[in-house]
Amino acid sequence: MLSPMPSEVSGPRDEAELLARAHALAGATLGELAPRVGLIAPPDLRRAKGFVGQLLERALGASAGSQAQPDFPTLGVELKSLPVNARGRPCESTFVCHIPLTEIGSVEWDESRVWRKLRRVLWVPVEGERKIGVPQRRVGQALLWSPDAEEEAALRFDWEELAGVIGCGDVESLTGHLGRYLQVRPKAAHGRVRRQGVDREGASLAVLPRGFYLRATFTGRILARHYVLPSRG
DNA sequence: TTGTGATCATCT
DNA sequence: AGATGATCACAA
Repeated sequence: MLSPMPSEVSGPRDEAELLARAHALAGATLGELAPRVGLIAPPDLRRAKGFVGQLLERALGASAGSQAQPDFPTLGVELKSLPVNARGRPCESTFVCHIPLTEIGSVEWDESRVWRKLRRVLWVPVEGERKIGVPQRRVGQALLWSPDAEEEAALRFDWEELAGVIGCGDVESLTGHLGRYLQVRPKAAHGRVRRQGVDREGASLAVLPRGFYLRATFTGRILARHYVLPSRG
């Protein structure tokens, strides 16, 4: 028999195994992990923005590909890497999913893409400051998380407001300013990309694709609640 | 082409 | 400095 390729890792059977695998990565650098899964750590992320996420997917045995499903379909768990600074605070917002512009007005929160993705997430903090070379960046302790009642209510409130604006045909008036924890921002290869949307009269029109993102204030609160983080000063 | 993985780069 | 809008790579 052929031995498995280094990049092939069978998926975890349950949450406990997934969490154990994730904890085993804590403290390792990206430069150490990359060759284990058949990757090479780039000098910077300008041309490899998804590198850290891809590396963790492989290292943890997530299903490859770009399907609109959780990374661990049988477990219903979504994997998210989270770039953090020296104080353990997120450096960036977190992309959640594309927005189905022509449908979202008729979707309920409970069946929304946002809720399906965020109901169970494995957060993996990774050093994200640009002054640290990518190969030298270390993986932190993973957190298997579900939103508590307060967090879910807040996300649902934002989602319903944002989905409502889109459903009314006002997607082009939306900016990243709206939404306390969840926001809508462009999500495209470049600014000339267009996809089908709906205007205020219900007619079809071509608009810049959008995605839902979690603000860093939200993910920062999650980390702060579950970890002891260094304080400033 | 669309959705996945995100960070970059600029403006306030 | 922090946040918004713009952008990059890859898979199916």
